[in-house]
Amino acid sequence: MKYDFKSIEPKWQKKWEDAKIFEAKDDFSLPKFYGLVEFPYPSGAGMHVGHIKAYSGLEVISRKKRMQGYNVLFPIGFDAYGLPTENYAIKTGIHPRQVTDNNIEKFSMQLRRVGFSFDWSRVIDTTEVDYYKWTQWIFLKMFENGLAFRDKTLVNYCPSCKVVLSNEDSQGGKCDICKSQIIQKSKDVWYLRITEYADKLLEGLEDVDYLPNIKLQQKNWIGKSQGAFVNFSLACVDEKLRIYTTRPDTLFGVTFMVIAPEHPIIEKYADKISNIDALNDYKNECAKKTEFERTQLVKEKTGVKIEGISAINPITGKKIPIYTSDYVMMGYGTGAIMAVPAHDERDYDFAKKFGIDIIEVIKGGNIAEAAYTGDGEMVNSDFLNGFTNKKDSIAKMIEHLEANNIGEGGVQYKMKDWAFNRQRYWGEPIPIVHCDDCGMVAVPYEELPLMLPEVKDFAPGEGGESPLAKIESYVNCKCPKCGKPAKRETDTMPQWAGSSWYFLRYIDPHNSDAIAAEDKLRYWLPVDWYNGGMEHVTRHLIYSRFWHKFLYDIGVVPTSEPYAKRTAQGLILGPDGDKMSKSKGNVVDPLEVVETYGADVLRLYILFMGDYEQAAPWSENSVKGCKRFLERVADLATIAKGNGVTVKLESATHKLIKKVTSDIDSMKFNTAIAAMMGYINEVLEVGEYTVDELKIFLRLLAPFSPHIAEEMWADLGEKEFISLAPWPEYDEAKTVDSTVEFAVQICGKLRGTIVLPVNCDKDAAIAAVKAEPKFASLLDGKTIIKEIVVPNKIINIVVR
RNA sequence: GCGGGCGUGGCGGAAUUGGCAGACGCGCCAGACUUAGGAUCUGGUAUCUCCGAUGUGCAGGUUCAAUUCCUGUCGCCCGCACCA
Repeated sequence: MKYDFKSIEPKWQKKWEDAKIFEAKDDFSLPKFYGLVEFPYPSGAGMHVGHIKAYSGLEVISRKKRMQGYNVLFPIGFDAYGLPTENYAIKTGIHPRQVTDNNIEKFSMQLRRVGFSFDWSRVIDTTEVDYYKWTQWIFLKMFENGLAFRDKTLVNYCPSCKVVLSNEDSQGGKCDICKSQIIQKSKDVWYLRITEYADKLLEGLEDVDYLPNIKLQQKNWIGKSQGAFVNFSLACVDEKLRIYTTRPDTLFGVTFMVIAPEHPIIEKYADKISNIDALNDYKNECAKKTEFERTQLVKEKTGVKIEGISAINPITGKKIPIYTSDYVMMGYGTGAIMAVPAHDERDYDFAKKFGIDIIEVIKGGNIAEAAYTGDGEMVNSDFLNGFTNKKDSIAKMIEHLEANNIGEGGVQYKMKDWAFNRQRYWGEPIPIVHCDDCGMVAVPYEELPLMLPEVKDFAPGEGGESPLAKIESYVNCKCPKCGKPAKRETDTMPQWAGSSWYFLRYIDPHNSDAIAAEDKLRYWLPVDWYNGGMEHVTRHLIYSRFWHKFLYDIGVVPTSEPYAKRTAQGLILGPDGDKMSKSKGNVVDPLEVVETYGADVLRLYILFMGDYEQAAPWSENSVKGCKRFLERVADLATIAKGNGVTVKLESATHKLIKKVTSDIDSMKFNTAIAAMMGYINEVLEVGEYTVDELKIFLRLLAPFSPHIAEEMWADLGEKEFISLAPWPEYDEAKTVDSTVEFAVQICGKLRGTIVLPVNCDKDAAIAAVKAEPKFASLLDGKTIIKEIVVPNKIINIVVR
C-alpha cells in the first residue's frame, strides 16, 4: 500500500466527525473515563508542538479506554480571557471578541488536523456569556459565604500592564505577562479567602494520585508551619506586641525583637518614639524597593532601633530592644518576630551587626562563630533545661504560655489570600454594586449574566482604573437592595477565574439552569486523569481545587476533590537543546510537520522522543525515522496472508499486546512504540504474517497513529471504525517461550549463554552448564564454592 | 540557603523487589539497486593494547553479582526563597 497520508488523514477526520464517534454518552450504566487536558489559551501564534505533546498523552489513553469499552469524556475548550488578546486589540483596534473568535477558529482547525479524538460537541469558551454567567454565579456564592471580600492593602502592581497582580503572578518581582518589574502600591482589592481552605487543600492531597513532585510543590506552596503566637508586653505603653514563632521553646534566648517597617505600631506610638523620622525614612526607603530587591539583599542586614519603646521578654521579664528591619515581612505571620540570634541565621547576622547579646539555649554549636540551627540539649532555659527532643520542649513551652496567658499554639501558612481583580476589559465583570447606604451588594442571581459592555477604548486608564469605569451607562445603576442610585464594580476577574471550574462545564456544557445537572456530575466526577504542564501545578491546580472544594461544601458537586490523578508532560526543546522561543528562532511549527510528514508521524514522534515526563530536544531526523516505520507498517498489507497465527510470531504478538497495554497505562509511550518497532522488525525478518495478526497490530497502533490504522483496517474489509474496535487481549501463557537463553557466569564474569527449557530447575541448569565443554573447561580443577541460579535469567558458578 | 530530580555510546533514550548494560530510533561506516541519491534495501557500529580486558560523572563500600543499594565527592536542571 502506498502511504498517502495527505489523502488518508483528512478523509478519516471527516468520517470520525460525521459519525460523531468521539462524543461522550450520558449513559450512566457504562463504565466511564474522564480524561482532561489543560485547555489552551487561543493565542494568535496558533498551536505549538508543546500543545500536541500535552494532549497526545491522554489522547492515547482515551483512545485505548474507548476501545476497552469505556464511555470516554475527552473534551477540549478555550481559556480565552486574558491580556495578550486585549493588548492585541488595543494595538490594532480590533475587538477582543473578534480576535478571540479568529484565534479559536484557527486553533480548532489545527487541533482537528492532528486527529485528536476530542468531543467537539462539548467545546467551551470561557468568554462566552453562557459560560461566564456561571463563573459569576460561583463568585456570588463565594461572596455570599464570606469568601470574596474587599480590602485595602499593598499590592503587586505592574506599571506596564497597569494591573494588580496576585503573588502567584508576580514571582521573582516580575510581571508574569510582560516581565517588567512590579512595584508595591496601596489599592482596594478583591480577595478570595483561599487561606480558609489551606488545611483542606493540604489534607486532600492524601486522597489523590498526583505525581509526588506535584504534591510536594503544592505542599510547599501552601507552606503550613506549626508554632505559637506569643504576646510581648511593651514597656511605657499599654500594648502587646504579638509575634509568631515555630520555636517557642527558644524564648529564653530572645534578646531583641524585630518588626516590619510597615508595622502599624510605629504609627500608633509615633509620639512616644524619639527617632520617628529615622524610622519613616527607613520605611520609605524600603517601599522603594520591590519585594524582589528586598529578598535579594541576603548578605547585609539593615534596620533601625526603635527609641522610646521597648519590649519585655514575657518569660524572663527582661527588657529587650525593638528594631525595625525589612527582613521581617508584614505579609507573613504578624509582621513581628522574637529574635533568637543564637539559633537563627538572620537574627544572628542582625545581632552581630547591631551588637546585641547572643544567648545560647540549644547545645551543639559554637555561637561565637555562627548561629546553631540544629537540634540539641536545652540550656539556660530554666524549666526546659535538659530537654533534648524539640517536640517535647515546644509542647512544654506552649503549655506554659497557655497556662500563663502569654500566648498559644498556632499555625501559619505561606499561602496568602488570592487577589482577585484586574483593571482590565477582557475579563468577567465582577457582579457587585457599590451603594452608599447598603455597601457592597451582590447582583441578584436572576440578573446574571452581568454582560461585559461594549466599549470603544480597551486601554486601561492612567490611574490604573478599568476601561469599564469610563462607561457611565454601565457604572451607574440602581442598588438591588434599596433601589437608590449606585455604582457598579468596574474591575474584572483575573484570567484564572474561568479555568478554575471548566472541567465541570464539560460535563453538561449547554445547561442553562445550573453549572451542570446533578446526575451528570455524579456520574462523571471526579476527573479520572488530568494532564498538563508543571507550570500550572501551583496556581491553576490549587485555585481549581479550592473552587471545587468550595462547591462541594455548598453541595453543588458530589466529590471533595476534582481530579483523581494528575500527571505532567516534559517540555519539547528546540533542535539546539534550548527552550523553544521566537527570539531564538528554534520554534517548530506542528502544522508544518503535519504537512510534510503527516499527523500520524507527528503524534508518533512526539511520544517516541523520550520519557513523556522529561524534556527532550526536537530532532527532524527522528521524525523521519517514525515516517519510515509507518511506511513499513503500510507495506505489511502486502505480506499478510490468510488467517490464524504464524508459529514463529505467536509469543511475540502476545508479548507485544501485554507490553503496549501496560506501557500506555503508565505513560511509557516511548517504550510502547519501541516495542512495536521491534515487533515489526521481527515480522519482516520472519517474512510471513497473517491478516488476523495484522489486525491485532493495527489495533495496538491505532491510539498512536489512528489514520493509517483506520485506512488499513478498512482495506482488510472491516466495516466498523478501528477507533471503536475492541482492544486486543493477550494470553499470559502464550507470552512465554518454551526455551530461554540463560546467561552463564563463572565467578560473576559473563562467560557465555546457554539455551534451556523455560522454568528449568536449578540442578538441571547447573548440570547443563557443566556438560557444556566450553564451560566445563573453565571449571576444570577448581573447587565449586557456590552455585546460583536465577530462574530464566542467569546461572552463576563460584569457584576457587 | 532549603526542597526535589538528574548524570548511561557521536545523539534522543532502554534496562530497578540487584541478575547478559546500550532495547528502539537517529547519526555514522560499508555494500546493493541506480544516470543520480538528502529515496529504498542489506550488513556493521561502546572503548581498548581486540583469542583478552575495560566500561553507566568521580572515589570508595556491601554482594556470587551493582546503572540499580550505602558513604563521600563533582557537575547540571527544576521549584521555593530573609516564611520567623
